[in-house]
Amino acid sequence: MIALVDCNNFFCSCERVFNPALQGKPIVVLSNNDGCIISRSEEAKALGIPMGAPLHEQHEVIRKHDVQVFSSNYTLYGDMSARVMSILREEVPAIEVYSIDEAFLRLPGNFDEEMARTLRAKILQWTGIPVCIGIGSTKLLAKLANRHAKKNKALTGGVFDLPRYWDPEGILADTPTDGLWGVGRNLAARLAKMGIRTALDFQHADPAAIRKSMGVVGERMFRELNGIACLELEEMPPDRKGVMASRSFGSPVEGLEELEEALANHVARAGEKIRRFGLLATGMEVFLQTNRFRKDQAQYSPGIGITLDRPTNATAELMKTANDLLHRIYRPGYRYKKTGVQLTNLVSEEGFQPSLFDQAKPGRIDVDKIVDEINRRLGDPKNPMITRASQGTERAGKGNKGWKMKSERHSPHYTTDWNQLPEARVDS
DNA sequence: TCTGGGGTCCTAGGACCC
DNA sequence: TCTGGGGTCCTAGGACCC
Repeated sequence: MIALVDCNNFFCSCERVFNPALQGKPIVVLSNNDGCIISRSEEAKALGIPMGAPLHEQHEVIRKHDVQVFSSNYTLYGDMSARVMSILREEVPAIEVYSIDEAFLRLPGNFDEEMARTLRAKILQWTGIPVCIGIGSTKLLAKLANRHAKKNKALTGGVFDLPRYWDPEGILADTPTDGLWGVGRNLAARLAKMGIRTALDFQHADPAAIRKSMGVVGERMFRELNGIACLELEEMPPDRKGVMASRSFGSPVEGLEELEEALANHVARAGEKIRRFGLLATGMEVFLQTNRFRKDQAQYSPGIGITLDRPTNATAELMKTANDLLHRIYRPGYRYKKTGVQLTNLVSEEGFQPSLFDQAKPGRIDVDKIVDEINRRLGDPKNPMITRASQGTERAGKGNKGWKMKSERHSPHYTTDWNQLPEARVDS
């Protein structure tokens, strides 16, 4: 069994922990730049303030009902999140931190609804954050159970155990397809065309038809919905693939210099981030965007991506490249609303040993150096275990631009990463 | 006039290889 | 007018999530 623990109105709840006077009052938290409402307390939801609403559209309601408005404070939220997660970690054998306010738990066999309620109370008592817990046999069903727990909080008390409920099909029938994890507006529309409107319809649909119209994603959901687990619990967060930094301008920008300045800022932030993770970027993308909401104005949203000359996380180097890219896509005469940079194809800094492939002639690696290293590792230089090796030729396939780590995988016997030299192979 | 900022995965199609 | 059959890799774009 899997449980999904989800913090209620997380950002608002965090603000309340540090200001209890806000209890029972309508509050909202804003996106970066204070543009949109991204978290609402129950009271704010009751006032009809929609998720993601532009702040300027809600001024009326906010004034009228004295809604308290907060800029977001991610440092605070990150800290509160860590507290919640550490409690969860001590309660169950395995947890996957899915987002800042959600975690999947692998439940021990004896875990029942009562224990879930106890856990919920504990989190509330220790952190001040209310959560909902949904239990299901797969991640998708746990999500669905959680949704039900949250939607019917008065009835469920914030905990819902789908498999042990007397009428699970009734719950599925009450869940529209776009309430399913992974089904958004577009897929819901596609499903509706096939006559599939609820989770129950989906569960009983023809898998071949699902596969045809929604690909493997749809088929996975179909199986998960039928209790066949396709989505593993990911205890270790996978390596980050890219890091982006972007911002909207308060008012549109036309000049190159202002864009350069903004971009330099973004590059600095992105660079900082990858250094913190111990990563190097091997690629970069820079983009510009005009105001997409202004249909009356000329639109131009260019982007350009390149492979870097060498992996780096040095700000100066990144900035030079970013600036170069900016100049390539910049056109005067537009009112730019947003710009950003993405550092792509990140590789680990630690153990990143470019020397062999980079120093050696293209298509060739330095076997002597490998032999030396092996003998050094084996510990007796006077009596080397290995004196020679047959020359290995790296297949210099297309796309091998010197630094692309991928192509090295073709030749595992001659890996350049000492830590990955297989010991058994050394002996032979 | 204002209307976020991050991410991931999948697919189709083109370039290129043998 | 006909003009193969396999692959791989990369990119753009779409869809989704929080």
